[in-house]
Formats: sequence, C-alpha cells, structure tokens
Amino acid sequence: MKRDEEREIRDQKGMLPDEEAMLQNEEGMIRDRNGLTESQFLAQYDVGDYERPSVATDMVIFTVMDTEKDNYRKLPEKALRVLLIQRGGHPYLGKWALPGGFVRPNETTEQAAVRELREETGVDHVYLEQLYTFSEPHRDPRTWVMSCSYMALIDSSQVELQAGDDADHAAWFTLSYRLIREQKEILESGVIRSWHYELILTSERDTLTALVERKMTLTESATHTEYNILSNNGLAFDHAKIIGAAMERLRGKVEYTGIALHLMPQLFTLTALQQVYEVILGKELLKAAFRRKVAHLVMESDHYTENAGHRPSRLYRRNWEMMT
Amino acid sequence: MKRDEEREIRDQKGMLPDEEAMLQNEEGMIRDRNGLTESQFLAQYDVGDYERPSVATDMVIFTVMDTEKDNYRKLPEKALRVLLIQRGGHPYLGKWALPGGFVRPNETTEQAAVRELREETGVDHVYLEQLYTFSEPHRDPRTWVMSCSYMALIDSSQVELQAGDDADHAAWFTLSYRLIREQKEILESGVIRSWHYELILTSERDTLTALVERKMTLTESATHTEYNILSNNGLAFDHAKIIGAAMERLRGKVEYTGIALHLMPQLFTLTALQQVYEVILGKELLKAAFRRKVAHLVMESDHYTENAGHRPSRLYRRNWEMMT
DNA sequence: ACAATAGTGTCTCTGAGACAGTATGAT
DNA sequence: ATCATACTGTCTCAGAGACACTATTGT
Repeated sequence: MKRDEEREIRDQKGMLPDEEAMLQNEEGMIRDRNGLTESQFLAQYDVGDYERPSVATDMVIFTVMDTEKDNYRKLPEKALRVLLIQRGGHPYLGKWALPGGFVRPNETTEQAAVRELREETGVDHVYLEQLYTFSEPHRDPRTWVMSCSYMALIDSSQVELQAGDDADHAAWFTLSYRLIREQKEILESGVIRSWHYELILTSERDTLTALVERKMTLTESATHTEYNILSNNGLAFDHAKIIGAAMERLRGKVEYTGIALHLMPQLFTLTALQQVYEVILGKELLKAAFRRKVAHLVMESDHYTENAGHRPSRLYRRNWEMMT
Repeated sequence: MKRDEEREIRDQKGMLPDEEAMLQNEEGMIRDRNGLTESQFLAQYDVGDYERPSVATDMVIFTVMDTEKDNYRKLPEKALRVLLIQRGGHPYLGKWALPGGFVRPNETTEQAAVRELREETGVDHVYLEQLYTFSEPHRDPRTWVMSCSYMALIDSSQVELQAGDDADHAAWFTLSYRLIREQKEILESGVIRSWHYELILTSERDTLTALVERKMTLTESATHTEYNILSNNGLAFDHAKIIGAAMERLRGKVEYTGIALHLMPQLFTLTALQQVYEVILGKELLKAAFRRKVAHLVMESDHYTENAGHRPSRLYRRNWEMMT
C-alpha cells in the first residue's frame, strides 16, 4: 500500500523526464521511461489500494420568508432561513444537519449538490455557489469524510410551493448570526485577531445555538485563518462552521454584487429588497441611499402592490444584464 | 457495494427519528432504531467498499520578481511568477503542472498543501488560501481524482534564498492573464455572459499558452457559472483553469484587502508595492491616489534605498494590525 | 546640469450617509 | 383625517481620479 502511494505521488509531482525516454514520435505518442505511450500507460494503470476519503457535499440552502404581521397595515418583517434535517441515525442521532450526501462516481460535487437539492426541496434551477472544502480528518466520527460545501439561494415563492410536501424530518430554521466579540491580541511576533459569532437557529419546535470563532494569526511572513466551534447545541458534525462560512460569503457578496436578487420572486418591491439586504447584513440601511445603489440591478414594471393599507408600491423585476 | 452506499446516504441525510428508539438515558447514550448507543454504533461501523475518489491538492504559488533593468538609473520592472513542475511520467508526460500531491489520511487538505509547498520550495510560513475544489470525474485520465486547490503567496526575498537548490524539473514562469474578449448574448429566456482570458506563461526555456473561458448563464431563477479550457498548449490536466481561478481571486482581493503585502519583503518602497499592485491588476495606477489608499496598510521605517541613481526612497514595512 | 524617481497639494467628480419633505391608498 | 408606507430632493462628507508641482539623489 505504501508502495502504491509513493508511486502515485511521484507521478503527480512529475520527475525530470529522461531525455532519451521522451522520443516524441507523433502527437500523443511520447514514451515514458518504461517505453510506454500514454494510452499504454493508462491501460496498465492500477488504481492502487491506499486509503481514500469519502467526499460529501453539504448545502446551506437559504431563503427569505415573511414573518406574520402584527398589524393589518404594517409590513411583515423578513427572516433569513436555512433548511436543516434531523438525523435519524448515529452519529449525532437526533441532532440537526445540513442536507447533503456522498458524491458518486461520474458526477461532480456540484452535480451531487444539485441532486441533493432537488431530492430535498424539489427545487431545480437555483443559484448555487461552492463555498469551501472541509477536510479535518475526524470531522465525521465514522470514517474519513471530506465535505465540499455549497450555498444555494432560493426565491421565497418557489419555497412556498413545495413546503410541507417533504417529510417532517426537514425543517426551515430562522437564522441569526451575530458578531458578539472582536479581539486583537498583539504578541511580540505578530497579531492574533479573533471574532466570535453567535449562531442561533429557531424553528417552530427547536432552538439550536452555536458559538463559532474565526481566528486569524498574522506574523512576519506567516498568515493563517481558522474556524473553531466553541460551543454547539443541537447541530451535527461541524455544520456550525459551514453555516458560518456561508453567512460570511453571503454578507460579503451582498455588498458588492446583486446576489440578493436570487432570493427575490419575479416581482418585488424595493422595500422588500431592502429588507432582504437588511436581514442578511444584520443592520438597517437608509432608504434613499439604498434605492440609488440598487437602481441599476432592477427594472421597473407597471405593476403595483394592492390592498396594503397604505400607498401602493411599484413592483420591480431583476435586471440580469447588470449583474456581474 | 450498492447496499453500503445506500446505507451511508441514509445515515448522512438522517431519517425521522423513531420516537421510542430515542430513549435518552444519559448524555451520549441515545439509542438508534437498532438499540445501539453512539459508541456501540461506531464500534460496529463498517466503512464499506463503494467507490471513493482520490483527493489531491494543487497549489498556485505566486511570487513577484524583478526583471533586469534596461538602464542603470531606471527602476526594474516587476513580474508575477508561478512555480510549475515538468511531469516526468504519464499522463501529460513532459507537460508542466502545478505542484501538488495526494492528501494523506490524518491530514487536512491544507496540511497537504503546506507539506507540498515545503517539499517543493523549502518555504514554510506563507500566506495560504483555499481556492476551489475541482471535481470533474475525468479531469485526471488515470482515475477519479478531485483537486482541492490552494493559492500561496511568497515574498520575493524568501524565493531568492532557495532558488536553484531544487531540481531542474521545477521552474518559475512569468504569468500574463489578460481579458481578450467579453461577450453578452441575450436569449429570450435569459443572458449568457462570457469572458475569454489568455494565459501566457514564460520561463527561460518554455512558453505555455492557454485560453480559458468563464461563462455565466443567467436565466429566470437559474444561475450557473462554469470555466472551460478552450485551448491549451503545454499545461497538464485542468491546471489552466486553476491558474485562472487563482488569478481572479488574487485580483479580486488586491482591490479591497492588503493581500499583496504578502508578496513584499520586510522592507519595501511604496513604488515597489505599487508595481506589485499594477502587475497583479494588469493596469497602471495613479501614484498619489495609490499612496493614500495603502497608507494605513504600511508603517514608515527610518531606512531609505541607496545608490539608486536618483532620489532615495523611504522604506516601509507591513502594518499587520490594519489588515483584515 | 540632467535624468529619473520620490513625494505632495489640490481640484473635481462620484457615491454614500443623513435627513427632511412630499405623495398616496385603505380605513 | 389619519396611519403607514412610498418615494424624492438636497446637503454634506469621504474617497478616487487627474494632474501639476516640488524635492532629492548619482552621474
């Protein structure tokens, strides 16, 4: 086994090609030091039996939903939600996990994510973005499993359609991700910065909490960033980290791209869009400035909201041409 | 084999926990539907023999080097360089590949990258960032290999030290990555945008070229981005894509972080820093505006350049505290 | 003196922040 | 008329772009 692994690694790195071995007869007919052409080499190639990891995809599926309105004429508030699935087997039995599954041969991690998304939500064409690959050897207590994580954004109207048709083991959780501590420690050799985020997930029946740390070590010529789960109540595996990574990606991109439009239905008001921005960023924005900023991302429609208990609002649609 | 895979996937997704099976005696003593506690489950857990991919890391190691100066008093220009390794075995015998290797059990992909970096360059503490995981099933003709790619930034003075101590099969290539076509195609159902980048890598002996396309499909509720290699002359595997992804990450981050400082030695002039920005972004910047912009990322030192054939320049050092 | 780079001052333009003011439909 | 939201106008401030100007060395 060790022998195979070594050979693999040598092949991958590549050694100095032996000049006489590199007789290039025709295109694709170069021979290696054993006198084999590429097709001959591949025909005799043995995969070897050294250890390989399992690779899974885990998905953070975001959507935005209205909360109930207090007052017949007040606008409903928006909440950011993620889909979680309660585990029915060990490990982490009874805990909540991100939807995901193993990548199969002859598919990409992205195809696995699309497949999983369809199985779990019935939704098909959505915004999907690869986040990060988590590879701590013991992140899954069963065996060596890496997770290539994805973020999906679903427009809220699509969600209404399929809500409830899936089993009870899946539930939408309202998400709050808040910076609760920021620290800067100055050593003689460098700086350590850390941020603590409190993650709270609430469904109708459960509340899950976790504390995630982002830690950055900056020294002369070395720089390292790591995520740690400081406490975790109800989430399976390292999924608190993955949700944290997704929130940071989402927040980062909201500011300088039109990514939030993927969370909107076909027609929406600018106030609704602003609420989505606010719920993602976790802060209030000024109306006038917001409208100027998103003006080029949307197109006016001729439709208006009705029966709102106050002045009707113009409805807009996404302007894809302006999205990068 | 199929049976094992199914079980795996069921475990990962989690099924609705059977209420009576969830007798929670003590913390960690929950029993599953077979009456097993978590530790009992893990003790009897069988990994199964369904197919798993190999996982490798590939690294884009960037550094900046001076080119020769034309004139005794002119400043040398900077060039962005990446390290490539000539393959000594099939597949892609004789082609140039990114340094990389397989991830071993009990290490993370990042640790594999660090190990590989040290083996290949002797450098140890550097800026390292995960880029993207490439998983097209046939990206490696031998077998199913995913690549978790990383970008490393090495300060040019560290590189001078070890240059040449490694074998001839490794070489630094000057990199040029240029947008040569931008296209917007409007369909009735959406928009397809594409960007063609020309990648040129030159070493003292070789010139490699590739044409990489970034293609974004935006339709009502669906959004998809993909990279394609349109032509490729001299690079192994899908490494042209990986280099493209690295360049885009680097360019993106240069604009709003201090990432470029990782490419600088301990003491440097602001003009040198500006040249690094320019060579990464591929465009000229205005001096006054640039100096205002980076002012908070650097600290003055009391040292100056000497024997320059013109007015000496103040040397600065990195101000880590201001880097996010 | 001259070549070449180092470094500064300042005008303009743009875009975000702030806030006040006007508009409009449902009850 | 009132409530609640829709929408606009405009002042200010900060930062980027543009460009001109002064400063300082080695040869």
